[in-house]
Amino acid sequence: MRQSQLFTKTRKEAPADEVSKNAQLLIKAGFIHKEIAGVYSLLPLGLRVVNKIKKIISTEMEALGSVEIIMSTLQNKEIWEITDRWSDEKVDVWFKSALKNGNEVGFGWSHEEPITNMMKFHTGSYNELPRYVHQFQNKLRNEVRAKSGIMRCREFVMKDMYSYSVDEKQHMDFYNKVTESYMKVFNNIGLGGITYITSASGGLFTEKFSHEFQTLCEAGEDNIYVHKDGKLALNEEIWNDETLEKLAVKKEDFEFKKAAEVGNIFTFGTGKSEQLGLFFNDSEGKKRPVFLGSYGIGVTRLMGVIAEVFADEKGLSWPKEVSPFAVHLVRLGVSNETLEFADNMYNDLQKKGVEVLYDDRDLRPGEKFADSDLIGIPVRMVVSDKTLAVNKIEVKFRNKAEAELLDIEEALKIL
RNA sequence: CGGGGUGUAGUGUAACGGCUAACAUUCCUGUUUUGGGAACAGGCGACUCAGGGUUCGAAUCCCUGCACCCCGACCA
Repeated sequence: MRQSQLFTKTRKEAPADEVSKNAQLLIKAGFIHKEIAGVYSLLPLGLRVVNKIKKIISTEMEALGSVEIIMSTLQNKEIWEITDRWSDEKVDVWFKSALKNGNEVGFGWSHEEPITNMMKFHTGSYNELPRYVHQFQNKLRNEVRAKSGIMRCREFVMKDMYSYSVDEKQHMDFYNKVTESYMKVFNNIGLGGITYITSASGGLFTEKFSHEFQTLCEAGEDNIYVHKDGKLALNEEIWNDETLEKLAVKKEDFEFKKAAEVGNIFTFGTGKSEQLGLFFNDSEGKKRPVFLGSYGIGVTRLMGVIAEVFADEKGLSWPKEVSPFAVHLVRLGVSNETLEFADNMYNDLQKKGVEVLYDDRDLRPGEKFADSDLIGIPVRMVVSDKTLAVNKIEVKFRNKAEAELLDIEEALKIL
């Protein structure tokens, strides 16, 4: 993409009404636009990051045998009444509205009920199980207080997957596989090493237990205790002697950390199936309830966490896996030769399928460098009268201080 | 939902109850510039969140509402 076509503008100053680092930077760099408190639009750069994250997640979900769908945002009240989760006393994040005829509808804050209800029409036999489905959806939650920029929003993108198994054993096999897949996802997203699988208490309606995936992050809302072996972490909410005893671990081997919950997985059991009537016939023709699991990843929250974790005083710094572009091609100087060279390079890169943001704007170098640092694409390549004179390209990595002059061939090899 | 704070050009800030609401930046014009947010000159852009009140006079004081931020509670 030519930067001259990018309608978003970078700002020198952070908006006064944002305190969180992630929102300040993402707004300054033109990745998101705030609509109302806790509601942000995704601008071209932000959308590209979100799409990168989605792609990485999709790949792993598909490897698990899950298929993608999109459930509706407007939801049927009756389904939620069956499981007693329609009332505002039971679920306090509902956005609700009404049809012209007066019938109430809900805006999806979760899709557990509708998707499980939908599965009734497609599941009848043990031969048809297990089934795994996932979606990327805008979830709407009427949070009493949105906070921390895009970390705690009223509207946000979430990947949610649901598993439908014949029994607990089949479920647990999958649950464990998801755990591995999730770790792979966070590794592939660039958050490996600082993301822990964390034991936490089940939610109000879970029969069994849950695991959270927590990324160390000062802006996070969760407090966790990380074991020194790095493999075990406990959420503060279950941090007590009983838990430690059960796990046979010592208190002093843990370290307290602030973290952001980027994913969670739940074992639901058969309760919801029984309520909603999701049954199957087993090999003996007996009717049995389907065993459920639910698996979420906060997609837009991940963007916020990544922004927070890797940013420096100059701006954002994306891991290459989720960067909006692979390379930022910056043209300096005004000579026709340089212009032609940069244009050609841009076209070549595009032809090769390299995702390139081409700063073809006629601005002074300082401004271009500042923008480049702020946007945070991991590789910057500068083409100027100076580099052209020695037939080289200047390459600078966003997370390194020094730039280097490389032959054109060498530079292209990096990509 | 309890508590606190803030609302002034697109953005960031200023202005004692008193002149045409100022400065910087963005944006537009021109000239000169071109390796770390350039210089000069000129210009556009604000009924000071909304409504009411006090006052000779309100961005400024008071009331109500709304919006936004923060702390707490909540958080599948």
